[in-house]
Amino acid sequence: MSGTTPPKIASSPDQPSFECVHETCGFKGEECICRPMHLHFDRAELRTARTIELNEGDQLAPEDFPEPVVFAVLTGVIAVESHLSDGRRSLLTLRFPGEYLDMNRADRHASGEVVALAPTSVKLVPRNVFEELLLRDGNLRRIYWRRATDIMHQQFDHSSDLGKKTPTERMASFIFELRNRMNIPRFVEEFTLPISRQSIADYLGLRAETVSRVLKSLEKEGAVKLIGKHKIEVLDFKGLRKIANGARPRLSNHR
Amino acid sequence: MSGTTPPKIASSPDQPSFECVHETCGFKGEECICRPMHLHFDRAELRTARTIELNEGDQLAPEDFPEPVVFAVLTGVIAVESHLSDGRRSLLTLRFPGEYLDMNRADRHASGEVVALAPTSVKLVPRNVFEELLLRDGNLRRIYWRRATDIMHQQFDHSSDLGKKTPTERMASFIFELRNRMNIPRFVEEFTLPISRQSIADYLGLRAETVSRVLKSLEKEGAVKLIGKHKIEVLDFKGLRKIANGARPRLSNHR
DNA sequence: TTAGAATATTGATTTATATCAATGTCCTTT
DNA sequence: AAAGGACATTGATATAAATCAATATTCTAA
Repeated sequence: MSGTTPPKIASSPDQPSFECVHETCGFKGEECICRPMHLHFDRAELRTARTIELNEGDQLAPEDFPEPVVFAVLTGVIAVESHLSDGRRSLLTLRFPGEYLDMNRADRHASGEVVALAPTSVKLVPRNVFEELLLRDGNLRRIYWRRATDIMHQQFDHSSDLGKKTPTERMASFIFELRNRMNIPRFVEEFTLPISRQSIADYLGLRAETVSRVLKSLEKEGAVKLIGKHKIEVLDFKGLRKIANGARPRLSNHR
Repeated sequence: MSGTTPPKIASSPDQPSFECVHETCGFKGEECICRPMHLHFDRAELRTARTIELNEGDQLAPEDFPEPVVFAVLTGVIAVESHLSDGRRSLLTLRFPGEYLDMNRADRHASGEVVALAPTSVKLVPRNVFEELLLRDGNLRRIYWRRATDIMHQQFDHSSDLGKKTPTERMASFIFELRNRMNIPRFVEEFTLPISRQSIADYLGLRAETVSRVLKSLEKEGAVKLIGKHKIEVLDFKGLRKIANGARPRLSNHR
């Protein structure tokens, strides 16, 4: 009882604190589909898991995954980035905390590099170790398979954004995508834009200038409010949703 | 020995004829990663599999998959199609013979409808039945998991096409994508464009007119030769590859 | 074989966004 | 607190692809 540092009461390692923000999941704790993937990595069978810290802009070194791996993002943001021969950059997919990413070995069959878009820590497990575990753990298997198809559908949605949506519609979609994937509860209007304008542009197939203009135009029509450069507040959910689903407002040059 | 109908010598049902066109797979027959997925469906455990025939333009009825399913494409072409509120159409992903598609139940979480872009037959298995089988068959599991990550990488590549490539570059990429996925051997220059200009456009995020013009421009520079409307021959693989990887030839209005 | 419809091509014009350029704001570091 | 650099915004202009419109080709069915 003496001394200045109180004893740290670690939450039970087998049951790290996690509360799902949804009401429709139907499962709790370890069985919830929403449980951050890295918590599933905290178990004896995966003791070989490595944690890697990255600064903004760092790319994961090929020697970090000479074999296929599964990443879990603990904090920050991860992207798969590709460059065309003349330097054009695309962000092919994003991963936020609690999400995972399957990657083949860095030197083969890879469509891009894994980079951090913010200070980030990831936990990394060889795929064959993870697959072994999946075979033995039916709960984890159910979660992983369900999330795998969800991710694919997410990718489909993103293709729809890129293929046929106007810049404004893409931005509106992206705001909802961010809120969903970062688990912002519906009643919380304000949240953080976790990546730069340039990265948003490279993810949405636009130029940074266009992202600026589109955000401003959404603000003008009262759909959102920009707070500094990294915070945004959704003022009109319904309106923004309509735009995201294709209410075709294009940018206009005259006034 | 009498009678007019000779006994049919069915090829062994466990070992339907299939020869991989690649030389680097390292596995043969049932173990080859390239083995058409529907052949894996021909086994006792999957006797509940349904085969469905679709005409061009048909969409798979929701009652065909009230529960999550895995499709295998036998012949034809399948797409996941989405429409924005004002009618803009996107083809989010394509599936060719031998490929499979995971879909959640038609009425939930789905980003689009499953439609046939040509006369098509698919074989369909409930996901839980398929997953059961995966648990028991290590070979199929290896193949399925590997193909799942390949498909994801394919989706990534497609995002790169849509996000940052010019129409000409997209078309060049698409030609290679087609050839790979339809298993056209490298020494075969001519092959069939299995879907309409409009569908190509909706897959590549372009207009049908643009697809026409881009094809013509590729023909002019000698990269390909169009034979009728549904055949195309690749004359300059290296040049076309360079374009696909970002050698930025844009369409030009003058001349 | 021809008629008609569907699909594809070609042409003219418009326009949304890229591009180029300058300015402004924020954030870090000293 | 000020300086410097990175990031973001704003403005002016050019242009590639969309759009609109017409024609041509291919396919289907009578």
